[in-house]
Amino acid sequence: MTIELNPQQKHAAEFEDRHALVLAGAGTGKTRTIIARAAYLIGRGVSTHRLLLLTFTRRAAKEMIRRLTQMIGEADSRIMAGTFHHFCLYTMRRMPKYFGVENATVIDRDDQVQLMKLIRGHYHKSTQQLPRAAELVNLCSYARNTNQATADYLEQHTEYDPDIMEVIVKIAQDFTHRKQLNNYLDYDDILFLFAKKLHEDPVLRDRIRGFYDHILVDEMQDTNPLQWLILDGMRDPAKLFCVGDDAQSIYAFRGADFKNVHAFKERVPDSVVLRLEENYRSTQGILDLSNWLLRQSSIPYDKELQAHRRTLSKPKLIDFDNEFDEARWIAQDLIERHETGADWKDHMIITRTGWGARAVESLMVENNIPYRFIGGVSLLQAAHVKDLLCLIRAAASHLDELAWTRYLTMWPRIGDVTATRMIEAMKPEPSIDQALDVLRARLKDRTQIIEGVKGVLDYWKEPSRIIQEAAHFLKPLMMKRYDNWDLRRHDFELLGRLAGRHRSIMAFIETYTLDPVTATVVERLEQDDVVTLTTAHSAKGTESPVCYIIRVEPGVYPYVKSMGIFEQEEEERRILYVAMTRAQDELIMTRTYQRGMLYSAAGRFGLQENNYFMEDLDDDLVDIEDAGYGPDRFSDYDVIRPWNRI
DNA sequence: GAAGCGTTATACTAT
DNA sequence: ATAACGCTTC
Repeated sequence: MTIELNPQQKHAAEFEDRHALVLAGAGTGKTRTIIARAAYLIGRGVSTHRLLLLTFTRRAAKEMIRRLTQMIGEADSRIMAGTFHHFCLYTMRRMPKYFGVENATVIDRDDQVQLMKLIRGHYHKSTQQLPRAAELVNLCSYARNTNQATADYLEQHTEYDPDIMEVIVKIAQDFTHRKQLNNYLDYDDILFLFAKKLHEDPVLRDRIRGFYDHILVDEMQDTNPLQWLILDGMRDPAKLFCVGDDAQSIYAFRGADFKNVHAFKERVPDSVVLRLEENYRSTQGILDLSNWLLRQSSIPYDKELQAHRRTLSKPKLIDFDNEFDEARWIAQDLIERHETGADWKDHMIITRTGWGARAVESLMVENNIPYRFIGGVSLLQAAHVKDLLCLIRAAASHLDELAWTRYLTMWPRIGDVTATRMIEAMKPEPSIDQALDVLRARLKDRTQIIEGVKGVLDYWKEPSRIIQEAAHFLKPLMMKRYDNWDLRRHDFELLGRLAGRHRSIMAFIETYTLDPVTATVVERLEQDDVVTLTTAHSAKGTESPVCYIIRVEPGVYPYVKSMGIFEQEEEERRILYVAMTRAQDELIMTRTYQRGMLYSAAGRFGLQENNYFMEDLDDDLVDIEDAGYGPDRFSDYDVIRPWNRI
């Protein structure tokens, strides 16, 4: 089976002998071209294990591999495809002599924040007005990903008092140190460590450069300086084939730098820039509006998407009195479409923030519309799942202080202080067994606490059994802790099934730490025909025949917090652009004019800027409807909030 | 001194 | 839902 390509796509897919940057606008067949290139190279005799495919999410990697398999058969299973984080960790694990990270535990954002809290508490006594732990993690993470010293970053890009800056720098050092002591790797460490060794050790660099002939990179505009260092260190003789679109860059907040796109030609000698310009996804009406949005920017994107399709289908913008009317209308519209033969799965609802969709979610539940939420709280972040995983992690290593703190403090009469003391006492011990002996001496008659850990270790080789055992063991504690235990316990069945697919329990935990699965009630039932509810960020790279963008209103586009900061406001514009360009046949935007919390938040920030993106709309571009539904009925609905989604 | 309880405030995007 | 905080109990 071959793939049909237009001349530009074909030229890109079959490009030879040089590095290439492919500038591909939304819907121009970016994924198709990458797959076609992989197939072309394989057809030309390049061995599958000499190809490296770097994507933005694992979901995207899986999708590409699936489509490639359709084309060329099973041979592709040996292609290394995944995120930068995945690839780096995989490679480091396979080269223990150079990296020494075999026993490291990968920690997620929650764990980072948890650890940061411990450190912050230490400084908080003497210094007032320190940023909160989550913000401190953001600062450290951003500096790392942009490869700057924390002090430089703070001075150039923030406005903290000099004495606060000094403390933050110290905290950042402590944070790094504390991670090393615990043998933790966070997302940033994975990239940093790999990039560092790659550039420091010429022998290692030569070995890694010898691994691949072609490196294909998706979503180049969202790569950060650290990721650039990795690509730069791995090229030659390997050829880079990077695909991206500066108009879709929406991850500057975590260090993405579109210099990686703009400066490609200067940075990579003997490279060419190719373009894909014809849009196959959307109707011209949808593209006219998207083009208009970009033209309002003072940044020259130099981009006018042209539809290959003939139909116009003008986008709609519908006004409501409040978010419940908005949600009720969407639910009703979905039901009508479904009744007249449309599939649920052909509908996507795009939200700027996870909790901006709360009313929509309530109405979906109320109307029994099957849906899945992408981009929210993941299964592994739910409190009860964390409890269980921490018991398992505690059994895996007596040095994992976050896991031990959580496990120990679940028990009555053990709080932070007691737990910390016990953990300190275990630290010098060489093995988990000896550490447990130390613990036993301190716990005296409360041997149950140790039995739990032993119980897990007894079944160490059977991932799904461990989950069962741990869940059974923790049941009495959790029943006391959570009043909705009956709802929560079902997650452990799912968890057990997922774990059963992995070689080892720790491999399972690691996989889902790097690639969080969001699971809503429906997804757990593993249905296929469901409406997708997603954040604009998670929608990148996907498409849907019918797209609803909700809360397209002042304070959301641009988001209040970005107001007054040029680069951030422009990123917000691109977020809306990404959302609009997901639509294939119909684009329906909705907004509410209640002076909701977000809008009034703008006032609280003291910002009165008139910078709403959908102001001054041309009648030719959008049909605006007023669907005022009368008095609000807020109290009629149970509001689903982001945190009780699970 | 530490644990535990009730009260209050809280909010973006994510590998 | 959960963190932070102050207050009471062990």
